[in-house]
Amino acid sequence: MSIIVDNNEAPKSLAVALSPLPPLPPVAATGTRADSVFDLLRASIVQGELAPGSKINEPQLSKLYGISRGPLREAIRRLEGCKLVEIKANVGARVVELDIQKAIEIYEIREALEGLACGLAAERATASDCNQLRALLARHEAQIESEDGKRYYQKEGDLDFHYLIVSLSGNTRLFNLLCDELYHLLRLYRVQTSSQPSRPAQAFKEHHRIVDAIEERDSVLAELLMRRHIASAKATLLAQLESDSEPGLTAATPCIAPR
Amino acid sequence: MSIIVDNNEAPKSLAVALSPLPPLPPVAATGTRADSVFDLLRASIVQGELAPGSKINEPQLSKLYGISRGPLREAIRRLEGCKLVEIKANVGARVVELDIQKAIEIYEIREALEGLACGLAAERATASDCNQLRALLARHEAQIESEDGKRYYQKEGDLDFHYLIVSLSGNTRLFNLLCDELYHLLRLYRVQTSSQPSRPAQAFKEHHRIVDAIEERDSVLAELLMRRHIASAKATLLAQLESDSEPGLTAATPCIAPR
DNA sequence: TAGAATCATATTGTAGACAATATTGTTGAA
DNA sequence: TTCAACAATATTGTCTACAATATGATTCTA
Repeated sequence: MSIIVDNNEAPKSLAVALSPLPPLPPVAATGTRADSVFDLLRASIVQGELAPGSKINEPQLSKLYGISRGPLREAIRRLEGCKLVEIKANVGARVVELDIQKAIEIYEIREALEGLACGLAAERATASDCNQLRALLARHEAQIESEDGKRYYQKEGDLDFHYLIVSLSGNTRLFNLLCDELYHLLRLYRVQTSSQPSRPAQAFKEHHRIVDAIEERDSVLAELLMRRHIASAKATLLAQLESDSEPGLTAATPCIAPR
Repeated sequence: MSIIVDNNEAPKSLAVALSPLPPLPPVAATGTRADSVFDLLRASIVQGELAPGSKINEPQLSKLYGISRGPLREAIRRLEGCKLVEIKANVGARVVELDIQKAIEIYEIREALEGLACGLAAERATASDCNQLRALLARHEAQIESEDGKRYYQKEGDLDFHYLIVSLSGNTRLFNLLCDELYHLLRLYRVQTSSQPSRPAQAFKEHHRIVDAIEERDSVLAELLMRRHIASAKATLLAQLESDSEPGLTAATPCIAPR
């Protein structure tokens, strides 16, 4: 009841969801060159190798990857669909620029969609699914205690948790929307605001309460808790973005609020 | 506060939102051939000229549109991003097949996202925005009374109403997600279940209550009412799909309920 | 006759070359 | 010195041709 696969992308995303360590999948050895280059380019963007705002130079990249511009352009079109690049006619593609406004929009959407996913998961999760959730949380707890400084993995673990919940929703389209599009954008924000605090202890408590609600089949509560959880994450990210984006203004600076 | 434009697609979508009559936009005379053919292909699919499940034959279409396969393939990649076609490597693209399961998934997502949009609209809509909403409803009422049989336009009008609400949310990404992707898929369902009843009177009442909530800045109520409104539409569509998909079973047939 | 293997055909995937547009640098005049 | 017009360059958009794969028909064998 938990895992549904209907298109050729879902399997690799699901693999990511369940294996915590590799941050990005090596993925399909099969498939077309356009598909492979899409994966490589997406990884480059999400990991920050291709900086936000930087130009996508077709001749340069086609040489780098050893393919012609045809399949490369198809890959770029797919990236456009994921909102990772923006294409202007006769000018070309650029890696998407992240700003606070976009972060707000993304998190508003994420809150609604993951709230939905969590509510559905509460309606549909089996006992075995719940055990899987608990096991995942236990692994994270062990990780947090052992390597306290390594927040990065904890954060990847956090995404694992969300992957699993979304897959338990049973809604394949929702899974694809979140895991194939939105989460990659979130990774991009994480790279930009390097090594954020990520409030692991608080998040961990929230995760457990969410699983409680799912176990109790309380879909309304599960949705509510997940929405709050995302809202907290949003607040954390926004605080970080605002402090980063105004490096000249210290906290003591008396300034008129923007807008 | 209501209308935000940041990419090159938003303007035409917004134009559709505000001018009720043309069902699909003629769109960009400018732009690349790939963009133009994307619009044409999407229109063909959404209007049912390219039947669900039918094959996308590249040589054939490139002749039809008078372009080479390069830009055509880019257009097909964009359609894949909109979930209007499904591509298999070395096999090609097919127009997406609609079924009840997919309808359920889409409407679950739509309910969450339009609920979000409506709540945000309630927080952000100005008095002038509300007047616009009332004016739109008045036009629809006139249409319903004058040409009672022409449900099709009423239904397009219904989409107009939703377009406007979503644009009032102020969330550009949400607007694009709904108007550039989900609504086109909904049109496809409408074509499949030809001339559905569409309960215009009931929907009209619900629209007015939604606007009431927005005017009163009651975002919680606005979200709730919109979610219910979508849920009703979902139920109507599902009933239709189920009766269509089981032509051998009449209403009198005693059958075990699905699932 | 049924099934499997093989071959012919069609379609997709890719590469390379050319045309159209934008960008950059330079020159000239105010 | 600054701005505008122009030319040179680079990049994008497009087309044609070819290679690789899948599809379908045909033939051969049991």
